[in-house]
Amino acid sequence: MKPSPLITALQASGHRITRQRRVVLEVLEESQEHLDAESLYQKARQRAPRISLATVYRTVAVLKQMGLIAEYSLGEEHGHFETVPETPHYHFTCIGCGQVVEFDTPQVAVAIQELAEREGLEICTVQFSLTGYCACCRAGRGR
Amino acid sequence: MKPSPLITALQASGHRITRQRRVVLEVLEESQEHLDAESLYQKARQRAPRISLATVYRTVAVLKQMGLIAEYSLGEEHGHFETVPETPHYHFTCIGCGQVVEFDTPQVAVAIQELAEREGLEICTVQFSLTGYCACCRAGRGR
DNA sequence: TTACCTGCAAAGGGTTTGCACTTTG
DNA sequence: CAAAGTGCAAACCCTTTGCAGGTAA
Repeated sequence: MKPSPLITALQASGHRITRQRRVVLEVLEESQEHLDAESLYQKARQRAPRISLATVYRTVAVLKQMGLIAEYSLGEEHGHFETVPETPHYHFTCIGCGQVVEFDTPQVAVAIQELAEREGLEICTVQFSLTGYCACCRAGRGR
Repeated sequence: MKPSPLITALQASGHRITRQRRVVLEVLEESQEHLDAESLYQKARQRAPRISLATVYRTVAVLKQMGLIAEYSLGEEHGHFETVPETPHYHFTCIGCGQVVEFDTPQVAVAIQELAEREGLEICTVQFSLTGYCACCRAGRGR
């Protein structure tokens, strides 16, 4: 059983490794999608049937606080989670078909950097997401 | 009684002008801050004591849909409203003292524009907000 | 007059919490 | 064994909604 990076980090920071946490971390690491608490819970309970939604929330809270995962509010909805990527990126959610497009704009990172320096700010979180219609949906038909 | 731009727009779009709506619009127009529903409600009830929170929500929903005001989720919190500014701008919220700093970064607008063209997207909403510590709070003391 | 709007209170959804029990280290 | 973590259900917060009565046009 290879120790995943998240597990290792959790452990190193003095948190106990429980079956439930292990499962939540596995789901997060394996998933390429942006999961909300409910989906995370559904996927997790396939491996740990007695896990509760509360535990999922408590686990993501710990991970978020440690900076291991990020929470996004895609579109106008409730929170979605994702393991922190090497390259920061942002999200576009299509109102028509619901697909999420990830994109990276170095310019944004630069802009943030400059702003921070100019105003003397220390930036902790960046929330940047777009909504609208993707090329397919603009063309007049769903997906 | 000069007709405010918001009132005029509301009226023009076929909505009735009620005392409650007039008051909510006035508060929004006079305020330079980013008000959440509750503050809006508190300020509105000083002029229309019997107004309800539900009416405030219904009013901002109409205005939002018409594009007259914008809703932001500053930091991680609940929604805040602001009349739509001529110049688009974004927000930085200080975790230490709670102050909100508005800033404009043309680069961001440009980045969005380029992204939209490259991917064929039609952008409807842009959510861009930062949190962190302002210069004062970084210095070690509140505000 | 009659849609549209309102206040009220109850419902709704996502998230958090209190508590007794379980488990990790 | 003590402290940290869990499940459950109830509580919470913000927002929306159903309905009966009010009001702008």
